[in-house]
Amino acid sequence: MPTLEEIAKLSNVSRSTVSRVINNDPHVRSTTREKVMAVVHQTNYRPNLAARSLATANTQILGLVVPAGVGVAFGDPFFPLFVEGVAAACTETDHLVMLWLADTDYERRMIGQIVSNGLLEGLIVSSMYLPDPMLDSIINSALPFVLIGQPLNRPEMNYVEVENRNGAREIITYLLHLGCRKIATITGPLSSPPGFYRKEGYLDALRARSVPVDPSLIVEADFTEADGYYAMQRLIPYRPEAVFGASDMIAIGAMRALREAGLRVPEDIAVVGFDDIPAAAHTQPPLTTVHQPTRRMGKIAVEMLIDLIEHPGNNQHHVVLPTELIIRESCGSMLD
Amino acid sequence: MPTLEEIAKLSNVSRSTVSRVINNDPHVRSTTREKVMAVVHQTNYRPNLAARSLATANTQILGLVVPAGVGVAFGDPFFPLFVEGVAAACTETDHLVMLWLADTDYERRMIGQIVSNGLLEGLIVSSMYLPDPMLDSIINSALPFVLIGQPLNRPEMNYVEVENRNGAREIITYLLHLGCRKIATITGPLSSPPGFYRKEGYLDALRARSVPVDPSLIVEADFTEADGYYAMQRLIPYRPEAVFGASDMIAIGAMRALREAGLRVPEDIAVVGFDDIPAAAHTQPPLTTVHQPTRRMGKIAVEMLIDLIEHPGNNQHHVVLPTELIIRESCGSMLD
DNA sequence: CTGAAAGCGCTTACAG
DNA sequence: CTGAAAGCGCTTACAG
Repeated sequence: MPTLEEIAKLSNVSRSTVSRVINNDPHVRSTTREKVMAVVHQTNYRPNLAARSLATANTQILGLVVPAGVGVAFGDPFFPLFVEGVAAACTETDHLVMLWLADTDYERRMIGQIVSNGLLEGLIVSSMYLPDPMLDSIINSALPFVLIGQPLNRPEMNYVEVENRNGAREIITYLLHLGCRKIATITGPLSSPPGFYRKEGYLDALRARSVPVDPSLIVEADFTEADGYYAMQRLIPYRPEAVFGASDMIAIGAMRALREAGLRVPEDIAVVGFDDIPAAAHTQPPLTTVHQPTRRMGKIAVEMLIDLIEHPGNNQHHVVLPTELIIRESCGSMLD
Repeated sequence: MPTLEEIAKLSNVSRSTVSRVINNDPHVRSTTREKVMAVVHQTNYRPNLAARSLATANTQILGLVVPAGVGVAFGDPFFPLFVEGVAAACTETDHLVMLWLADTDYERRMIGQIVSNGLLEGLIVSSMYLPDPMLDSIINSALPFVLIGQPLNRPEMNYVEVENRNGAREIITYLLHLGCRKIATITGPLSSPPGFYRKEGYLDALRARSVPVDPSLIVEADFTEADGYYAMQRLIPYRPEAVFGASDMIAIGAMRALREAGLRVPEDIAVVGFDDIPAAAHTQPPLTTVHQPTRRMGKIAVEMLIDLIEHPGNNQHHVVLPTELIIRESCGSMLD
């Protein structure tokens, strides 16, 4: 690998001039620039990032911290889609991304790697299942960072989120519009932001139409197929006309319980979900759900972080991305 | 952020000594070591990685290049599992990982970022769908690298792979053992290593038992649900007793085609897959398949790469990981 | 066991 | 428009 010094020698100019050419400094005579660039190309010269970082205190490296196990969940492509968004935005903006999958086994060591890592200019952190000590270390590190998912008890952070509440409200309103009244919901963990806010959206919709809220139609679960299955079994005796799973995986589990109980979807009961994972289009019948722009969240997170790095004053960025109601066959249409 | 210099001043020793303490050089008096460590802890000192890299030409940073879209496929968790393996192994060995999702939109820019990135000590590259020019650039970069998936026409590379051929042979042998004779297969793309070798394993098993190979029972497809579906429709008229989908997604598509045709699995026809994605356990009936240790591939790739970096001579590493036959209900049991 | 000094490859005022 | 020089924060022979 040639160095600046060598390029300088080969092109009969100083290191300073080569540096200016490399960095597109306008104060270089164009003939000089061409002469240098010729050598640069011919030698396939690439500046050494470590040296540049040291000199400028500017690395263009962003860290990405995601809990391990996320997206490994059956059928849930959150992780790959989100990472795709982040990676594409970084490539586009000439940033580099360094990745950690937060794993409790390695928590301490990882925190050290992240926080002590002099190379990072900022951090994108998935807030779900993020251990609190880890978040605290990150806050203490004084690195700019943005959270994915609104943290429930720390409103002062910068985050990008999806319209959980509003998306849920919309899909329930749609069910009401179809004529359903007795609408059950299998919520996610109410300690998690999506669990909490999707339930709030459900309540919002019922209240807006003055439909009484029946606590026996609300059961809390994990965002898994298995939990959806068991929760639905508990719900069946109450004979709901429709059930809203707070995630597609929950809804898929619910459908399995209904199938086993001999109930038909959507004839006997409507089922809807949230997330719009690819599997949702392939259930029997295909699942009506709420689409969330996962890849876009990654892109926005990068943009927000870069802004934060470049303008350290601008805190409290909150971007909440809209969802989209995806109507398929699992909710039937009681209108016709 | 304090620097070495400051720690030296605060502990009344030279920079050299602080550096030795930080790097666990044994030639330091223990009282000196303790004195310095006290200051290090108290100031929360972290060495600047860029400076260290520049001085040592050693960064402990590994690059990971995966095609975009991989693992975003419905239900296929290859990407998250594999990345988990890589990330965990890196945290464990105190390496850092820099990620790129190869995307043809950004190919040129990305190659530059990767190859010119003076920080990287080596590269893990998923060979599937990797554009050839990208691979060539990587080879030219002279960076040590390991491929995930055996490249079809470049046997001289270092790679970690799964026993595609043997896994396929085993599952077909099992079907033969159950009494099936007329076994069809929906292969993956034969230009891809898994497509090619899984078909070879199918042929191996038939030949080993002297079962004639019937070309009309072999159809090529993409590794997708949709392709499995259409391929199965073409196969149905030949009335196979069993069908081997070269991926679980293919098998799932095949099952859908059979269901629509009114054929029962496994009573009328056995169906088996390959990969053991989480969805395979949830199909109706659950799918017999071949498990591949995806997470472990990530771990092994890291170990191989580190070895390559530390011992530049050792080339032509080939690790082929064993698969495991997972017997579920989709192949029935014609023995009882 | 410890320190002074050179060096890693870049950038950037400062002069001219 | 260009160059000489200092400096970024570390490591590592070389002396002692």
